[in-house]
Amino acid sequence: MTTASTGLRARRRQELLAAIRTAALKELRRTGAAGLSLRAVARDVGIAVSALYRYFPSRDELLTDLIVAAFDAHADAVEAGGAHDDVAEALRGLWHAYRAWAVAHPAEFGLAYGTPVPGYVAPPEHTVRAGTRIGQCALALLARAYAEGRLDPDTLHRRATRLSPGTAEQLETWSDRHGQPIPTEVLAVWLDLFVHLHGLVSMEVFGLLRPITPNATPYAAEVIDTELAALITTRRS
Amino acid sequence: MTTASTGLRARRRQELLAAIRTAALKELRRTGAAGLSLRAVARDVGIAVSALYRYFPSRDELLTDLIVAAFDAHADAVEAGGAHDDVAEALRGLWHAYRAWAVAHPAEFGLAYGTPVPGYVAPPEHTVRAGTRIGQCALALLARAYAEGRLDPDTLHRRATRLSPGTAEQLETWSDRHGQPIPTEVLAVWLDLFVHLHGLVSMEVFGLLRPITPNATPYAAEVIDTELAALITTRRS
DNA sequence: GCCTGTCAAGAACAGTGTTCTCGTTTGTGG
DNA sequence: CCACAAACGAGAACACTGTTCTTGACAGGC
Repeated sequence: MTTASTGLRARRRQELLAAIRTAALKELRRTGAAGLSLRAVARDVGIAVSALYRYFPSRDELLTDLIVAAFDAHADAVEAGGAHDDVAEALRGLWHAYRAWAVAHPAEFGLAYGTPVPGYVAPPEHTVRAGTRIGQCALALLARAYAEGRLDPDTLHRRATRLSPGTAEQLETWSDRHGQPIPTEVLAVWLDLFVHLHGLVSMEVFGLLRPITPNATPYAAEVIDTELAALITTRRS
Repeated sequence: MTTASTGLRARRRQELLAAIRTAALKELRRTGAAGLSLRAVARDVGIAVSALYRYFPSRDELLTDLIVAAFDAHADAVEAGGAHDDVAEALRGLWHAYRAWAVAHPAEFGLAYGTPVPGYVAPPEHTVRAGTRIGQCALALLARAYAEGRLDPDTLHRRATRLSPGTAEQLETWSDRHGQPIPTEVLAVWLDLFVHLHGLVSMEVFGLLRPITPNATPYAAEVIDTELAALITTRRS
């Protein structure tokens, strides 16, 4: 027998699956998640609607597939942007890549990070793995910066002062499950940074900044750099 | 003649319009914006689908109406929360009210601030007016705090240092159109605060914090208070 | 070689937004 | 007071959607 992965049947299947995914992505960009039509996807691929059901059991599963792909593409871009020897530069690159990918792929970003659908929560098997990649990458860099003694002690101390026991406990249980042991105030600072910068990016991509800042590029760059400059000493003493 | 606003016809119209709005809101909470069905709304109200079109020219216009209502309800709650003699307390109340309303009305919050629909942008006539109410309210409080000399000078100075000309220009044109004249660094600090806290709230409501912080309440309160404490002196000298 | 399981296509069903037409009801001017 | 006109709600119809079922055709293992 020809192996299952190289048989004529298997190859055609892979090709069609890829064609469906790209067509679905094109439709997503055009009409948004709510307007994504299986029939339009089938038309674009050149097959019947019912044939789609040999590849995805339902429209929701197709959307889940697109969500996972979006998370992974975003994480790939962010990890690539965070590849730098100097920790400060790595964090700068990471967050600029975070924003750049979101601005370049607004539909995918909105699908992954936007308004949740009441009835449907994407099954966590793949989504949380892909969704936490970015957080873990950023946390690893912050841990490295801490190990190198480059996190501003004042900021850490101020944050530790304001840390509530409820938050500390939840941060630690998450850290125990996903990462190396780190002082809780570093975790808190990490989450603060994440929330601020994700808020920045999502407001820009969702158009909430447009009435105030029609061109948000300089403001976004400024916020990222300011936030990191306040947290990390730019060169080691 | 009976006046147009008190006639039997006009009164019935107002009643039915209100019934439609509440039914649409109920449906929105149940199925989300994407799944909002005119037929379900009509069934709930007890009229035929086609009768809906005497009140809203299309489904999109109904959604726009809900968006405007959401913005206004949110702004009402926020303004009520920001009513306090002491500026620091007023800002605390404002932002806690901002979050509390969002957590209590996730569907409306998601509709107003969530993923935009590619094809459709809500017509700005009513939406921007309602959407900017909160920003103006927060800015007015910050201006008052500045006038009372209660904004931390170090924070302002640090922010002024990092202010890019592009951002400064856009902030000033917005300020010229919508508010009283204010130093640009105060505007920048205002926007920073807005972005950070809106990011916090939207991440919580959209479930993005759930993997890290299953119960985000203590963290959210902590971030709001920390952010404000760093910006405003708690009691006048 | 046949036989089984995989595959694509088409028809069909229930649901959707939207439009049109039809009597009925309400308000108003003569 | 009565007639005319506008507003109104109901129902049928159209094009579209996701999903399921049935019908043939074709690749792959014995």
